[in-house]
Amino acid sequence: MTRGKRPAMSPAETEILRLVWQSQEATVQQVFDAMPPNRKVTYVTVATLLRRLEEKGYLKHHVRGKAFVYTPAAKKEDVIRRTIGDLVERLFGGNPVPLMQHLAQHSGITDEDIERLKELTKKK
Amino acid sequence: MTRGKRPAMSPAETEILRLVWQSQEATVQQVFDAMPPNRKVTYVTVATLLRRLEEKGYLKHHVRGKAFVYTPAAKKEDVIRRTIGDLVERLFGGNPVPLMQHLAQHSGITDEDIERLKELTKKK
DNA sequence: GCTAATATATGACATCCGTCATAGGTGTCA
DNA sequence: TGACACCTATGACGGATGTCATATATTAGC
Repeated sequence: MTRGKRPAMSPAETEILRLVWQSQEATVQQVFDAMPPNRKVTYVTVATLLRRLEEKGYLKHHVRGKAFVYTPAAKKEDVIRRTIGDLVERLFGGNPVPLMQHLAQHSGITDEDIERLKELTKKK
Repeated sequence: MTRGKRPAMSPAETEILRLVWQSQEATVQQVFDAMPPNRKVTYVTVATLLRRLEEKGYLKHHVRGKAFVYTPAAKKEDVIRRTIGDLVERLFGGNPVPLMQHLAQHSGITDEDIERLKELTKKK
């Protein structure tokens, strides 16, 4: 299942895909409405991005009423793993530790967050 | 100093920039030699990427002998922050915690790594 | 059945990306 | 000083990206 070789998604596409994930499913209109207000794109642009995401295998759609309803066609987990893996590869040569360090220092990550993280690695 | 508005770097450029960072400074030849063996690009392609990185403000160069020596023109720290910030924005809507979780579960992050991370946030 | 409203499809366009062949400059050394 | 080896510059090319105007289809009421 869930294809192994999907063309990489572009930054703009990534943003759109996230919004679909967020709602489990969404029409063009819903994604358009969910866009951050500072992000100025037209309805048509959103529709194009959704269509391209479907062409690339990240989404599928069915028709409801007169609208397309888009739903994920790939495991979110897999897509995220690939995306982050690519970044770590290019930016840190494959070593994830510097990324962790960066997050620990520059993001609003709290001590409790990290404590919880420790649980996660334990479970693994 | 260190410009605030640099055009985003592409994936291929990111990879090259990392190699320059790694050596503090590097000629085209050195970067070319440092490329992973599985990555098949020509010397000329590497040169083009370095030139574009300079045009975008990430690198500068001076001449030594008959070769260009490229050095960073922007703070690595800033570039990394921006790159990761962009990714977190697009993929997680700005919340870094899911990224941490992902790393904790799917990368070779060890318990000790996380312990060390805790020190870091403390220091902060 | 028409029409207004609402959707998607088409396709266009300027840029950017990844990649390289080839032209042109320059230092080296016999 | 001339030929060679080694560099960078130029520019080209197909394909991806971001963005949208406009054309076309469908639906819901009147």
